[in-house]
Amino acid sequence: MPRKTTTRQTSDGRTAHIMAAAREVIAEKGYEKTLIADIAKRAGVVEGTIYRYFHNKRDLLIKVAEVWFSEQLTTDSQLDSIQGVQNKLQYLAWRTLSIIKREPVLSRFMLMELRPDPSYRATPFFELNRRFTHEVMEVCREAIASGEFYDDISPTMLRDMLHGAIEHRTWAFLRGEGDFSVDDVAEQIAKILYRGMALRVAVGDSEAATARLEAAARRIEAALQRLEQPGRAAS
Amino acid sequence: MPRKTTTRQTSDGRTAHIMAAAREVIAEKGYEKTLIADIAKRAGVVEGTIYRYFHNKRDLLIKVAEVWFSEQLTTDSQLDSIQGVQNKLQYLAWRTLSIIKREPVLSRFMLMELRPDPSYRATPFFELNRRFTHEVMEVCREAIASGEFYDDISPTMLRDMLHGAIEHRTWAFLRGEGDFSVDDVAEQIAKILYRGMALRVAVGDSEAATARLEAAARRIEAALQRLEQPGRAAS
DNA sequence: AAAGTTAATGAGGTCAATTCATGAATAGAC
DNA sequence: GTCTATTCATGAATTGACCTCATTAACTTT
Repeated sequence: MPRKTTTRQTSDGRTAHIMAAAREVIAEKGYEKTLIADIAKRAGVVEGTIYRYFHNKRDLLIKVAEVWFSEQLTTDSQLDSIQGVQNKLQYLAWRTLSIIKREPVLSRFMLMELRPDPSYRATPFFELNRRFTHEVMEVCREAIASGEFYDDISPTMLRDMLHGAIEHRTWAFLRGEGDFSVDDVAEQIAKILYRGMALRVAVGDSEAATARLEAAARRIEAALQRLEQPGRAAS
Repeated sequence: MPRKTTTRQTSDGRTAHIMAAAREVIAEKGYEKTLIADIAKRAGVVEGTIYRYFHNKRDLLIKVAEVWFSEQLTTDSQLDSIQGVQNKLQYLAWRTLSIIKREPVLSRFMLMELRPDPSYRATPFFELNRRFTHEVMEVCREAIASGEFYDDISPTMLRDMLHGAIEHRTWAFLRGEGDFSVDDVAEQIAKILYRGMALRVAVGDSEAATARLEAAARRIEAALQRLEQPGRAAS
């Protein structure tokens, strides 16, 4: 029974080769439906070969996702160049939302397979994610220290609100049902968190208040005009 | 080869019997590690019997979880008896947190197995959950209509923030790692959401007048919006 | 070129879900 | 009471996926 002849490769080369094949299959079928048999076929090797390089299926998937995920983090954080606490929060929300929008398959695996796992803290994702969520906490911590924020809510809670809101908001999208606007969601989350945490600007605010009143007046007048002239378009 | 003799049961009786056994096994081992073989042994039937009453393993687990989950919702909502928007939000957060605390195994299955599934919307959970999340939205919608809340954030977003924050906050607990205080988390979430949405009540003399004007403008705009969109029920 | 080393194979093992032909218990008709 | 039809329950067999391992083939070293 003749054996199929193959060219032998170095350990690193074969590893990368298999991971590339795995990534293609995952991107096509999603994590749940990815089979070792499919990956082996795509890589042009036999199933057993994969187990020379990866401890088990889960190990392979995690390693693939790790590379994939860290690619998303290559862009250096522009956080320092952004002025204002609300803008910083908005940027951080925007960045996470962008990744979810760009890589739904990966995000889904991350959120539903990796994070619930009891050994999550041992995966590289825990650390990668920690870097992300820590930035939110840092921004909040500084705002509290400077007196811009109340000090009765912990930065941990604020981190959970920001990222929790993002996840809850994007579940339908990750199931392949709906869509969402990265910009709008980021703006709304940052706005509500900021307003909820910022000490009221007590004095010297009358100019801003006047501006808000004038804007409100224009909106009211516009609305009244629409009411008086039927055949309206929804605003 | 003599067959084991068994007493035959009615369809409903056997169904309930198997589900009770399944629930016991699940409670002991968690969803991931629950085997059909274990359930069959516990129920005193053979594996094949289970497939007479349930289409497949997933179907059985879902049906068990459905009963389990709806038991959590039997207590009538005390929402109407609670005064104040912030207190209402706090109560709704508290109620969800209580369920997670009381039923971590169930919650985990719900959050990590059911919800990510593409067919989630077809499960009874979607509807059950909808009832829950709708209450948050209703509270917010009323607060916006009455002028107590800003109208620049959608009730949908507020719902996502409240429930998203809860989930993010309780992941570690669901993994069996940490713990959390139902009361504290509920209080903090409600506080930040309320402060983030409530129109400011200024304190100074001339500023008090401005604040009242602004609040009045908001109420007018909200009223106009209701006039323009007669589809919504005004309450 | 012989011996040693390690990559790759592919046939099988395992484990859990699922199916199905067969047998047994009950209900209804006479 | 017996006979027959129907439905319930069985457990052996199948499937499908992950994973193991003895064997073979390709390189490397001496």
